[in-house]
This record gives sequence, structure tokens and C-alpha cells, in this order.
Amino acid sequence: MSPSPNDQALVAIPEPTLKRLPYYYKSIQGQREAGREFVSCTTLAEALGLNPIQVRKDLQATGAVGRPKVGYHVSTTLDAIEECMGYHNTKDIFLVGAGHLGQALLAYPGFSEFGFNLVAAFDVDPTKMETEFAGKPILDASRLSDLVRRMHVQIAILAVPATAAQAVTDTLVRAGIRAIWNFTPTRLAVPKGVLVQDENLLASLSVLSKQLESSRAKSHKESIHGEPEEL
Amino acid sequence: MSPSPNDQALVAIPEPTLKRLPYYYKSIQGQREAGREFVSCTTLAEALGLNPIQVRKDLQATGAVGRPKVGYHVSTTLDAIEECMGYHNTKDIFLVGAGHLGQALLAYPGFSEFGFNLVAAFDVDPTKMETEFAGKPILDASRLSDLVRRMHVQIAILAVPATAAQAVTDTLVRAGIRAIWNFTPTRLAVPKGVLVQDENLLASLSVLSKQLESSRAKSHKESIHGEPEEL
DNA sequence: GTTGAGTCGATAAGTTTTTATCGATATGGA
DNA sequence: TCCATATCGATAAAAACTTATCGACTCAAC
Ligand SMILES: NC(=O)c1ccc[n+]([C@@H]2O[C@H](COP(=O)([O-])OP(=O)(O)OC[C@H]3O[C@@H](n4cnc5c(N)ncnc54)[C@H](O)[C@@H]3O)[C@@H](O)[C@H]2O)c1
Ligand SMILES: NC(=O)c1ccc[n+]([C@@H]2O[C@H](COP(=O)([O-])OP(=O)(O)OC[C@H]3O[C@@H](n4cnc5c(N)ncnc54)[C@H](O)[C@@H]3O)[C@@H](O)[C@H]2O)c1
Repeated sequence: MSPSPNDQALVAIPEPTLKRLPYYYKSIQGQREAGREFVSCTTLAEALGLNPIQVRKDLQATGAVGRPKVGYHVSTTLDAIEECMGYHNTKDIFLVGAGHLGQALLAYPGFSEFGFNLVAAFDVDPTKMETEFAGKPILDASRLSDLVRRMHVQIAILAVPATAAQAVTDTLVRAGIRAIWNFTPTRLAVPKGVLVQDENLLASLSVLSKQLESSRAKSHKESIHGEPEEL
Repeated sequence: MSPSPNDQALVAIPEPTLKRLPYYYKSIQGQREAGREFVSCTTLAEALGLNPIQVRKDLQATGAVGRPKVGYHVSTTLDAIEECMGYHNTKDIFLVGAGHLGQALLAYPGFSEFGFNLVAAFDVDPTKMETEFAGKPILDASRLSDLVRRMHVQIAILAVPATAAQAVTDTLVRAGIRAIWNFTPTRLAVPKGVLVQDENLLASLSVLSKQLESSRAKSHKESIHGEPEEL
């Protein structure tokens, strides 16, 4: 099946690109505030410590077009990113688990910048139920299923203890949730069609620590074998 | 340069593999608790929703060896992962920024499982300084540089406002930090040799939300073009 | 004008990561 | 004892992602 013209938007943007777009967005916003009207891949790459060619490809994926020798028009490009990422569409979100991590998320004002609206949190702890935190209501988790269904909420944040992760997931899925942002260290079993984005913080820290160890071993070996390597 | 035998440990393990290892570790621990002595890639993959071949390759990277038809010896394999990831080496860590997110991390008991020891937090807020949170001291940020140096701390968590991110980074780098786990939405400029692991939470959420939108568009198109596709 | 340099877009090459294939080996039952 | 089967390890193929190359375009300076 050859791609027809209006398939363009359907060619999925690679995940690494999606993760970089917010950096471009923020950086270009900075340029706008500084009064600049155009920005080049070279400049962006410089500012963000990335490869200019990669920046160009990423921007291309959003539909932004640039002009040779000039660069990308700041406002137009910001619009392209917003449009591509849907920063303007309001997306309601529920948080399940208003513990330490959940409360940090509740207090975070940054969600709205990208169109997210953290509507409410849910918890089983009676001392938290029917209270507020950072202006957001914490509701009885027994109401979760009903409210997901009634409000057609599509995205949920999972910040419950690992032991409760799969059970809560099953509830969410039955209620019709479409995507789960998972902070628990559990691999969730979900039916096809439900998306899960794992945010396994400890795993990321382990990666960092392991890479640190490897880089030490490497530089040690280099110093033995006499390859100076220090630009 | 052809790899000599004892280069094995120096062939860097791919980052995606490193991120999956904690899942295997936890899953195999579960098997041990259930009294099983061997576990196969097939079983592991089933439990974690992964590809069996990928599981095998990942385990291979840790140095674990299995036996055909039998699988991997549970205890031996756990040891291999621990050894590979350095779960036994204690790694001291400083946290900079004891705000909402920082406090959630301070309260998190899971770090020790992988050998991390969150020693102390640092903040500029006078009302937080010289207090404790979850049994961990919150110290005056002006002491950060000195203590990094004196205690030879190599890893820091960055959980300060974005506006302070680069300045704090510079301080850490000057004091000799080797790795930064960065929760701010800023791309940090660091000299070669200093590692940064970005944990851009909003970017991850954006990815999820964009993929959700795409999957909706896709299934809509499929329903129009009459490709049922529902296994 | 003409020239020169900075930048884009398209295409190609390279690298990394995932998935597939296949022979070898161990186990349990015929 | 032999055979069927599950599984591993090694190697190869495929896919995804990053980096390089090159012609074309635009602007500014001469
Ligand atoms: N805190 C961190 O820094 C951190 C770091 C990495 C991972 N995590 C993971 O994030 C998750 C939450 O961590 P935390 O530190 O906030 O834990 P927490 O114990 O502070 O909070 C968990 C909350 O979930 C609630 N809860 C329990 N069962 C529930 C259910 N069935 N429905 C709704 N709510 C329920 C509890 O009442 C509690 O308020 C855990 O899985 C943890 O492993 C946390
Ligand atoms: N809270 C969240 O859920 C969340 C989500 C995504 C990203 N983040 C990012 O994490 C970072 C921290 O978020 P937060 O919600 O904890 O913010 P916060 O405002 O609650 O906490 C920031 C803390 O850093 C301290 N601080 C400021 N300057 C400092 C300095 N120079 N040295 C040491 N400490 C300093 C402040 O006193 C404050 O206690 C921010 O960059 C934010 O964008 C947070």
C-alpha cells in the first residue's frame, strides 16, 4: 500500500523525536522573547547540545519549513510544533495514587503548558479522601471507574504502590482508559489498543550509574594503554 | 582494534537493555520466592510482555548463561544481574532541590534496593535548611560544593526550578560531580566526561498523548478503509 | 550583477536495536 | 535406548534511528 498524500500525518513520528520537540519548543520560545524572527538548526543544535542535522529532521517531522540561509521562522515553527503535538487541545487527566509522588505531580503547574489538565486525584486512604491538594480534589478511588466512564477521560497517571498497580490498571482499562503513564516499577498487562508509557525512575538511575562505572573503566583502560583522549 | 578477551566487560551494554534489566531482576526474584529453580526466556517474556529473543539477548549481556530446555538458574542469574549492575556497591547520592519532587524522592525507600544511598538534600529555602525530611537532612545549598568534594560524591539529582538548573550544574561540575540525574526540563551544558540522564517527565507525557492521538487517527482510517484489525 | 557563504531539503550511508533463523543440547516419556 | 520437544547460543536479517553528503536556494558584500 503506497502512502497517499494525506497519509503524511499518519506516518508516526519516532519517539526520540517526540521527546526532543519540547526542547526545541522551549528554546525557540526563548528566541522569540529575545526578539529574533528566525532561528537556524545550527543555532538550536548549539544551544541544546544536539546534532544540527537531527534538529532539521525533527523539525521536518512537525511540518515546519525553513528557508535556506535564513532558518526557520520563529512564530510559524512554534505553531507547527504546537499543532503537531496538540498543545492546544485540552486533555483531561486523572491521577491515581496521591502519595508522595502523586502530590508532587498534583502541585506541578507545568502540565497546562502542553494542554494537560490534571482534573482530580484518586486514593484509597480515608485521611486523604475528599480533601484537596494544591487546589485539586482527591477523591475516593471507588469512584474512579464511574468518573472515567462519565467524563470520557482517556489518560491516567499511575502512582500507586507496585502491589496495587495491575489491579488499578484493570479497573482503568475496564472503565475505558486509553493511555496510562506508569510510575510504578511494574510491567502492566493491558489489552491491545491501550498505551502504556513507563516511567521507571529507578531503572533510569541505574542506567546512569552503570554508564558512570563503564566510563570510569574505559578511561582507566585508556590511561593504561596510553590513549590520552581529552579534548 | 579487535576486542581482546577481557574487553568483554567494556563492551557497553545498550541503554534499552539496561532499562529492562530491573524488570527481569524483579520477575526472577518473584520466581525464586515461588520456589522455582529455573526460569526460561519464554516464561520471562510472557510475564513481562516482551519478546523472548530480546530477553535472551539482554540476559546474555549480563554474563548469565542458561541451559537448553531448562532455562536460567534463578540464583545464578540474579547474581549475574546484581554483579553486572553493581547493585551491591553502595553509591552515595546528593539531591539538590527539596521541593515537591525532591521530597517525594527523599521519601522513596526504593533506592537502597539497587545500592543507592541518598545521603542528603540541599536547598536555598531558609525554612527548609537544617531540617530533616523522611529522616534525611536538608542542608544549606551553599555547602553543596564543599561536601561533594569532601565526600567524593559522584552522582547528584537535580530537582531545582529550571531557572536554577544550569547554575547548580556548573557548581556541581566544578566540585567534581560525575553524573547528574536531571529532572528539570533544561538541556544541561556539561563538559565531556560528565554524564547526564534526562528525566523530562512532561516530554514523556507528551509522547504518550501524541501516540494516543495517532493511534486514534489510525484506527479511524482503518475503519474507513475497511481493515478490521482486532486480534 | 557576480560571488561567496550559510542554510535547507532530499537522499544516502552508518550505527544501533530488535527480530528471525537454525543447529546444538538437555530432558522426559515411549 | 531412542525420539519428540523445549530451550539456548550464535549468526543473520530487518527495522529504527542517527549522521553524512550534496545540490539548490537565499541573502549580503563587493
Ligand atoms: N516517590 C518516589 O520518588 C518514587 C520513585 C520511583 C518510583 N516510585 C513509584 O511510584 C509509586 C508511588 O510512589 P509514592 O512514593 O508516591 O508511594 P506512596 O506510598 O507515598 O503513595 C502511594 C499512594 O497510593 C495510594 N493507594 C494505594 N492503593 C491504592 C489504590 N488501589 N487506588 C488508589 N490509590 C491507592 C496510597 O493510599 C498512597 O497514598 C510506587 O509504585 C513507587 O514505586 C516512586
Ligand atoms: N513536581 C513535579 O511533578 C515535576 C514534574 C516534572 C518536572 N518537574 C521539574 O522538577 C523540578 C523541581 O520541581 P518541583 O515541583 O519540586 O519544584 P519546587 O518549586 O517545588 O521545588 C524546587 C526547590 O528547589 C529549591 N531551589 C531553588 N533554587 C535552588 C538552588 N539554587 N539550589 C538548591 N535548591 C534550590 C527551592 O527552594 C525549592 O525547594 C523543576 O525543574 C520542575 O520543572 C517537576
